[in-house]
Amino acid sequence: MSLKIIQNCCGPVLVEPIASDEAEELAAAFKLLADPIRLRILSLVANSPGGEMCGCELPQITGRSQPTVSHHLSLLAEAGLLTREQRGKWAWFKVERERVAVLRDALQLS
Amino acid sequence: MSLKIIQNCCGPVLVEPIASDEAEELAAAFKLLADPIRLRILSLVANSPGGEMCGCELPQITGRSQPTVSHHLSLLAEAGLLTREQRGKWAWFKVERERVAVLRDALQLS
DNA sequence: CAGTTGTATCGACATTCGTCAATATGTAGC
DNA sequence: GCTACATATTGACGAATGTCGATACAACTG
Repeated sequence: MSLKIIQNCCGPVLVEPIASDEAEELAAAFKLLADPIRLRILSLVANSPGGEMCGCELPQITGRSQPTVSHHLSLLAEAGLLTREQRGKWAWFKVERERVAVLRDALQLS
Repeated sequence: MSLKIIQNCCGPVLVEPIASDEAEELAAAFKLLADPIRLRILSLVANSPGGEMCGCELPQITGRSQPTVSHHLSLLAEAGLLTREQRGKWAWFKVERERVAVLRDALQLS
């Protein structure tokens, strides 16, 4: 799964024809949403009090090992869907809603 | 990649917490958008005159073999993102925009 | 300092995915 | 029937992905 920050690169797919390289970028972005654990992480963080969540809670909630959770968090943060803030030994995450909106807008209808 | 019709199953992920089984369904749906060829197919079909396209054009346009294109078309049709209509020996496809809207709405912000 | 705890990285593994060549199926016209 | 062409299916392959155990790093505490 490769990374790259999600930019405001792609118009609405169903309204204008998408170019090959734009399709590559968009597909890589949707690939991040194509995993149930990553979707749950996004949802859990977005719905946490203050809109942020400590990474330390996620292994237990998701039922995945700490390395697995760390891996998913890294992917989401690399893509800019999450922001990461270190507080002491804890890492806190927020959802970067504008980035999610880029993907939503790509699915806009005519 | 498993199939299943995309239903109106999942609320806005960033507004309400998503359950584990809902996350599985949504992730499977986004997996369909996580491939550049499938994204281009959706875009090409949606932007064709009359909103429909003959499958016979797609191997040349996408640069993939006929079996590969057929495979992707089957996945998109199984999920209900495309509808297929047989006309003589040609298969014509349309984008089922309501189904795409389900995915778009899942990314709705607060 | 040592000990504890949260996080990141590494290595390995099974599974899934996209792809094509070969082949089969279907549909039309002769 | 036979031929031609569009499409579907099969089988196989390499590559990518999600996962965890082991380990290393980082930040606080005593």
